[in-house]
Amino acid sequence: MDLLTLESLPPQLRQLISYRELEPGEALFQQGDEAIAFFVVETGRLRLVRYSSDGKEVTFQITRSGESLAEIALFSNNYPCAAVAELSSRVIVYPKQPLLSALRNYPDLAEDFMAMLIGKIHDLKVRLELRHIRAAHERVLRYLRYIADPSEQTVVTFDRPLKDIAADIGLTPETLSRALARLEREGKIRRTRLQILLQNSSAA
Amino acid sequence: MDLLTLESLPPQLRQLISYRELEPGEALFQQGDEAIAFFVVETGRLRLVRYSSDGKEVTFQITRSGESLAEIALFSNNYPCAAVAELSSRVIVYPKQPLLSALRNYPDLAEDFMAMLIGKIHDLKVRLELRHIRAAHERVLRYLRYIADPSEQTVVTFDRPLKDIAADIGLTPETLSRALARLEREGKIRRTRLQILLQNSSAA
DNA sequence: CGCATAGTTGACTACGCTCAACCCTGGTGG
DNA sequence: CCACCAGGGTTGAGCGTAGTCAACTATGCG
Repeated sequence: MDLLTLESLPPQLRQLISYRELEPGEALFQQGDEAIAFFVVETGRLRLVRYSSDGKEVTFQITRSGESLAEIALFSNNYPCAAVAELSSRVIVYPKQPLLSALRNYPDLAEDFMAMLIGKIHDLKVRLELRHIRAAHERVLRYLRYIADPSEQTVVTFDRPLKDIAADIGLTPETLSRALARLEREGKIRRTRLQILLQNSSAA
Repeated sequence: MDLLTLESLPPQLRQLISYRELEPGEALFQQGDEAIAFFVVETGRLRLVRYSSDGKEVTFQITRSGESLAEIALFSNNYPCAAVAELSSRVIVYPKQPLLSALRNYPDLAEDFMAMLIGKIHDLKVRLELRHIRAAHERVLRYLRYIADPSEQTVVTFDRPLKDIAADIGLTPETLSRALARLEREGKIRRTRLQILLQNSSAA
């Protein structure tokens, strides 16, 4: 959903981008490193972690394929967190200065970029809104409706383990499992192997 | 932090912006309204609420003076939520189409705008990260350190009721109160009337 | 001098987390 | 072809902690 569409990428910039392959556990950059590029994950998954003053590490964000990371690098001198590959990953590297000037010179690119940023803001807001719902089963139901909504479908198909979904919405796998079971008991959803069918969900 | 600096606003656009005064409780726009403008709160405070299919209302975001709202309007046809003034407020209205063309034509403006969006993303990420901390007192401590950090200060002064702070970080006022009391008992903070002093917080 | 609102404290409840056991599936190798 | 194994998923029992409801205090304002 927050893909940087490369269609509008001007040829000059296209020559400047490069790729980087990462092994699991390998770092793309460290907290405090000079910010020299902006990235988009092509395949794999990266974890952004922040080391706080007391040395504890906090996961800032998980970035999956198609998503961007370190946008802040464009207007900041250093990375505020470290990025580490969780799986073998391949990321597209957009060098900071060339990207900035491309954004200045190619309004189409800038517009796509802004649209992407705004989509990301919306997505973050939705995820934050989700966290306000205490009851696990209601949170899950709203989440399901949210991801079903754009597609106008009432069927949700997961492409990753439920435990990942659980982490995404701030629940443990056990609680998610119980919530889904409860929703099914209450007739709100129906489950087949990998899919979830929303019932009577007069979607907004 | 996510102010749209108006310095770079070209004269043509400057003529097109207007202002709107809102009484407490008055709506700036309703959910589903055609998206015709993007806004910045000059004074006051607005609440963005979303009405879900089951009629329950969910606060999407609180927008305070200096902050922008409804960026999504620029690339979307309708507002996904309603905006209601909590206090007497004055908002700057940037009509959508003129702003879009200004962003295309004035790279400085576009750059400022992008920087603002990226700052907003960062802020949202931080707030989401906060929610992952279960223990109330630890969440509060991290929150305090976060808002103290930029100013290099170890003193935090609140300009709004604690109950608002509590809602912001996803706690009830009672729990926040207890968390602050506990932090004080443990010597992590010191409280005066309106200020909180962080102790030994070797700030990052 | 009340009144409204914010903040604090207490008692109780509820629900999500933790730990643990168990089931089920898919893959591997004998 | 079956035995085994690993991982995800489910289910159960118990605990901890944030929410809820309520009472009380403090503050600011008419």
